[in-house]
Amino acid sequence: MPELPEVETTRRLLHERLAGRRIRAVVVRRRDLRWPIPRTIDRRLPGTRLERVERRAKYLILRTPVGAIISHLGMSGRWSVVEPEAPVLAHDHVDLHFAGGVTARYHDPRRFGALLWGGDDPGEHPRLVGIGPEPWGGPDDEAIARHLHEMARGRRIPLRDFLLDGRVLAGVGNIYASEAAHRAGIRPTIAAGRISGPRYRRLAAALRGVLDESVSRGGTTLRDYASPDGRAGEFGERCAVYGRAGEPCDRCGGIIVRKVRQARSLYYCPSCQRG
DNA sequence: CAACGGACCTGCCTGC
DNA sequence: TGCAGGCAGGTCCGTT
Repeated sequence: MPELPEVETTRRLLHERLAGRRIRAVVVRRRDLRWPIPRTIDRRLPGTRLERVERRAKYLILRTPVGAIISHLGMSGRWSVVEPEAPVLAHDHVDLHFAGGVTARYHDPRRFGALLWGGDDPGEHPRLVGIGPEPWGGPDDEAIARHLHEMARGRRIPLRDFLLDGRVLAGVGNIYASEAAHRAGIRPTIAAGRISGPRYRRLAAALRGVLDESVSRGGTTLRDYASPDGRAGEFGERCAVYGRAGEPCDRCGGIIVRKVRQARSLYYCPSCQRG
């Protein structure tokens, strides 16, 4: 469900609404997410203050003076800002109640998401160590392109799968891997190691471009994404290939195809994405 | 080391 | 209406 733009949209909203507020209480209704929610979170946070909300890849980092929460949304996770008395629905697993009558609520039907304890140096948490550079809001296109070209040397992994590898790039998901490959005119099934430097340059610009447009619109909606203020994202209407199998390509009129690799759909236009 | 398949879990949509 | 099957935006882990 959430890709980098959705996580970034969530980060902004949580930061704007909650940074600087004191945490009154932490309520954990269900602890068994992807990993159990550590009790350190409910033990140590009450009484402290949320300083700021940051993002690394698709992880949200909620910093406080006593340590950070690291949160991942998995496939179906969502943070929303609600009134403390808002009725608790199924899958509302965690509430962070803040002074001033606002509550951050974590909801996650599939429970692939996570709340982890990041301590004083969340960047050193095992889940964050080794993540690649940020394709949006990080190094410039040229540096990303060189990095990709370098990492791809000798590798036969299909481009789509290469882009999804978090050690290669931070936070690129299935939608944007397909979208960026289309924008760059590269077939997502070809071996990463066979793509030239100039084409990686185009790909880096394409990635930044699609992510940038999506972030500026508040994220993608395919089915159920909602940002913390309850608005749906708007990028879904603008996907060029993702979810559009059988439809004509806007750029060349070719018919978009869907393939399945690693049990995950991949979309491209066979006529304008060659090689 | 690289590549791949399976695992985690629930909900929603389609077709019979 | 009910039910089975396929599908979903993400990662991690074990096996070849």
